[in-house]
Amino acid sequence: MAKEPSTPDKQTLLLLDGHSLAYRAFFALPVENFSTTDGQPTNAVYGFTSMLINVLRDEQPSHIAVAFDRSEPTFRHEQYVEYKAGRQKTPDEFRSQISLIFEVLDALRIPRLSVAGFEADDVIATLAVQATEAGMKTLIVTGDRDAFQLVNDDVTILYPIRGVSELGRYDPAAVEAKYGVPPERYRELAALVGESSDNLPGVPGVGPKTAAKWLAKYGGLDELVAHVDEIKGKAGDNLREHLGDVLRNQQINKLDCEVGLELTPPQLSMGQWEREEIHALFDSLQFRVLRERLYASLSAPEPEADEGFDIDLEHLEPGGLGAWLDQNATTADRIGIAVTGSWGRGTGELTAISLARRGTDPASKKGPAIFLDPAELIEDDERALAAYLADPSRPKAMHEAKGPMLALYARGLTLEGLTSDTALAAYLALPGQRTFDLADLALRYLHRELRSETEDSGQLTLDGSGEEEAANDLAVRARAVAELADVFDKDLEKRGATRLLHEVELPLVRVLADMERAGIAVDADHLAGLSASLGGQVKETEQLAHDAVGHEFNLGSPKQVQQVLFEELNLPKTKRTKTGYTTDSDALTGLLAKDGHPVLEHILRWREVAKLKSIVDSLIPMADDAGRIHTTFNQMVAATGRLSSTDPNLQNIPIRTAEGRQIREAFVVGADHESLLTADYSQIELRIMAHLSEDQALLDAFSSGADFHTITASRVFDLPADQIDSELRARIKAMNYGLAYGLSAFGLSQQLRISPDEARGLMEEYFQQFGGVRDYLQNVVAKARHDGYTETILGRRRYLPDLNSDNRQRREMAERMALNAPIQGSAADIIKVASLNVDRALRSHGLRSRMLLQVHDELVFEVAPGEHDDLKALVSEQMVGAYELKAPLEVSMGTGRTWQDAAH
DNA sequence: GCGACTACGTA
DNA sequence: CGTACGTAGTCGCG
Repeated sequence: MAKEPSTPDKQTLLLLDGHSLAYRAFFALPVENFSTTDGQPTNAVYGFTSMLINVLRDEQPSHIAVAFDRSEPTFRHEQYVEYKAGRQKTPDEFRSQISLIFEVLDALRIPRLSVAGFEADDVIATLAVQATEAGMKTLIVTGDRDAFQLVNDDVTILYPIRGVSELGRYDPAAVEAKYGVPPERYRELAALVGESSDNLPGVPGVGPKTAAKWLAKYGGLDELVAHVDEIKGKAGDNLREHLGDVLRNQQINKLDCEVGLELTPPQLSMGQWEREEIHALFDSLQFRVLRERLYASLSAPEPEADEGFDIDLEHLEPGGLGAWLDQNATTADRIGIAVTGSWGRGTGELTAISLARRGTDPASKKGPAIFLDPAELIEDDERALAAYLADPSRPKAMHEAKGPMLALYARGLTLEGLTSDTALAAYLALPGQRTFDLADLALRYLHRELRSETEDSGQLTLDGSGEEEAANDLAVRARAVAELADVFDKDLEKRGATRLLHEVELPLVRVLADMERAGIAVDADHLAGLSASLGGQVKETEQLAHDAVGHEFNLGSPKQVQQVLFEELNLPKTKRTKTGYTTDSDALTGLLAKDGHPVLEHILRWREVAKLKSIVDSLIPMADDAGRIHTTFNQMVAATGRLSSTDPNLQNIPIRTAEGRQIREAFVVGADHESLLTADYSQIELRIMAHLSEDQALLDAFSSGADFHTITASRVFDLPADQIDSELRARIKAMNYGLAYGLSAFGLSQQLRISPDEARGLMEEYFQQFGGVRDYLQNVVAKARHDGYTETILGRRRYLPDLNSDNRQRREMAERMALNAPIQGSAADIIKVASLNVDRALRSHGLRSRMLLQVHDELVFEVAPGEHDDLKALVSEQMVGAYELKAPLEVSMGTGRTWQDAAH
């Protein structure tokens, strides 16, 4: 049993559960995107192969096997006839792919195993035990949680977290962290909780939390059973009642480690595969990207040695920070800063900070770096750090700086001199992406892994504490940020986005942080009152709806509503959705006009009050001790350049209905201030459309000063303005706005409930008057198709490759995005500039009023005592002057105690 | 516990 | 078959 002397590391056996992984892949990947041209579905085989390639690349196993279930009944069925009963038959599209997976494995010379009467899990369990005995490490990749019972110091599970790309690593500590029990007790926990997919019911109402609590308290299932009479409450009753099920589950979910196998772990070595064979197979499966990945990961397995970051992580003596900063963080050297900690809701906490940069010696890639624990700084160092961070003349780069900025504020530190935020830079380069992971960007733009060069050179880092490693990791991130910032400076220069980054997005970070930090005050009593009254109405309306149909049903379930309306009451069918017929308010309102069944009114009413109540109830626990709610503004999610607001979203607080506006009354002026002030742009998007299209008639309509929609309507209908009734005005208003969204005649007809022909006529009339608009809209799409992107007034791009798609639906979608992006995006540019200018003016005038919210075309302020008139003038001036449009910007403002009172 | 789906709030 | 978001609830999941 001697180990190979030449390999210091233990050999690793990789075991995969073929069926469970293939099944995962089958449901994770849409089959319509993964089929060969002759109709053979390949989503399962693709996903499985993709996972296999990834894990081969990442784990470099010495031995490997894939286990499969068999169709014959297993010993578990003998113990429990209902085992896995009630399962849906596996879809044909899935079964046809299993043999393809066999082909892939055979071509890769990977052994596959299955044994009649046993599940893949049992085969894996047996091999894992044998591998341990043979002195090997085992890695199990499976989507079946039963395998967690096998985890120990030598056996690790890789469990798909989501989709087919991410695997979670479960060693004993990870299992315990996730489930609250050590792996050897996992079976007991699973027995209590049950497994519905195996038709093994557990104790009703008992989830992993409760089960783990019990097991911890009594030390195991046997002891729990012995003390079963002591468990109180409903859960205890349920446990006693279902004890039999639990004990049966525990029997069934035990994996058999003594399955008779023809091969032993040492015989499962990886064979040499033939390129030609793989080519032929992948040709037939029509895999392209996967083939490249396979060759990339398996032909050149070891990453090149110079692919990390070469950092010189200096250990500073107390009091040494000032000197290090003077030497390394000069006005000429941009430093990358990375921090750890937590942040959100307008505040945060800092646990570590690292500074790093490139070295000055051009011959060496090594660069200086330091790691600081802010809690352990002596006063001198703290002062040196504060002075450095607050110094605008010493350039800095961070990745997603806003959160850390809040955490720094919380320690009394201010951050100035940020000349790059690499996440923001990436957002401007790739605005369609939703996340900007530093490791991904390092790989993509620097072609390097987020790790240090020196890390694996010695045993130094393996001292167990992990501190050294954490310091190193953070320093690597800081260094990567510094280098990425340089790369993005050049990249954005090429894209014409340099000024957008440096003059808009970057300075906006601090402004947003200040708004988040300030928060907005709410009237808790008012919210509580609303919740109560809405709650009463929800109940009443629910009762009315139930009475109207003669039985109870869940109004919150579209499925049950469909059942009631279309099957029981036989109301006319509405527009189809993926899963049935829509019950949205448009459709129900239409039905109400046709049929008038009373339940329709109750459903609509219930939806309305239930929605409002859920908004109110979500706000109540958001208030901090000072009674203020702090949202988080996201600067990098909206593809058009808008901000978004989360946790809570304060950009979608109701306003349309009177009841909705009551919620706005809950947002109030806070202590030490005299009122709220709101300022919003009038028709900013239409003004931008007029500006960009240079349509003289549209520009004239704005400069006339009269009501814009009435004026345009009077032109379209060739009537004097005083003969434009609300109906005509509404039609043109819908058109005015719809155009900026890529509205079609059909869509317009739907919205106005007129015939498509009428709608087409209306559009014709409109373009007769405003031909410049049509020319502009056509031109925007044509240019975007040619360039590959659209652009806003400040040069913010949106890339739209689908404009050249063969798929009509995708192409037309991209066309509408192309129409809208310059308009919505330019409006976003303008209010960002306005926010910055207002902020700057507030500071330079020494006002204590502050900006609290941005809602796309509106800014909300809290007015400090005595500053109302000054503030109003200042805000108006800065907002109107933010950008010079050919249809000049107009702003309307209002003041009041509440957000609602400040409406105008 | 999580993702898909539906519905709905805002600009 | 009108853009951009975020949230909440239900349902089904091997």
